[in-house]
Amino acid sequence: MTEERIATNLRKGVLEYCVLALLSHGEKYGLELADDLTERELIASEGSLYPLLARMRENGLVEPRWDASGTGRPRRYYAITENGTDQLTTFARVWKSLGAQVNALLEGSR
Amino acid sequence: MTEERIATNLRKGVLEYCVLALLSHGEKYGLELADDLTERELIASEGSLYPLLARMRENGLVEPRWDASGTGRPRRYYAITENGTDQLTTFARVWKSLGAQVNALLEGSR
DNA sequence: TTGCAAGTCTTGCTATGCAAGGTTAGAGTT
DNA sequence: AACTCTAACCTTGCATAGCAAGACTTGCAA
Repeated sequence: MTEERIATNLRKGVLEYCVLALLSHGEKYGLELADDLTERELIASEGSLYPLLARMRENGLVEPRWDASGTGRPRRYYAITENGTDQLTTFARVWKSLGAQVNALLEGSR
Repeated sequence: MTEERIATNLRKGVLEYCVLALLSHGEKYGLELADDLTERELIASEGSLYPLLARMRENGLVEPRWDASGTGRPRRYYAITENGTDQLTTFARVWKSLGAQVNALLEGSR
């Protein structure tokens, strides 16, 4: 599938900030994030998400917390940090700028 | 620079199709493409472009041609192929879809 | 002939998405 | 108790692609 290959490459570097955007509305746990991102076709499997969450934790963008209060096995909830919020703002600016450049090219305004 | 890192990752998978879009308006040679893309902040150096052009040639997306008619050292002009045009169309569709998803997230419509 | 600039290309590195699968814990069934 | 099922978390190994740095080649001009 050439279309899948295109999408895979486009997702690189976007995923991290989609997670931040989701978390900016409130805590979520791993599988919950994975399901949400899968629905939006922003990831292909959890295999991308968990390593990403680990990196983001190391970089201080998110703060995890175990919660065993409910039924079933404990969940690890992630919250966005102040640092994460800043990065999200920066990303939004870069994304907007690059998106404009690409759209200009695609629309043929040479 | 965190902003540069963000941009670098966003460019992955976009650059190839920006080249196709540029070539869809007519032949260009390597440095000409590099200068154009640099102006649009779509690459950071030729180091990304030449390996990319080689891949695209192997995949039949572009067709190179040496031209020594002018002054200065010979240039290698690249033209888009029919295959390349098709891929550009596919990319435009995927880009539009993914862009919409990311924008929805950034604009907070949970 | 020396130097410079335009042009093409290579090497080594790093980051990151992904497929596949392993691990752990709770809950129901026999 | 033993078994199975499922949710949830995480790891391993790989392929891709941008990039910094610089090598190599060619023509031109002082």
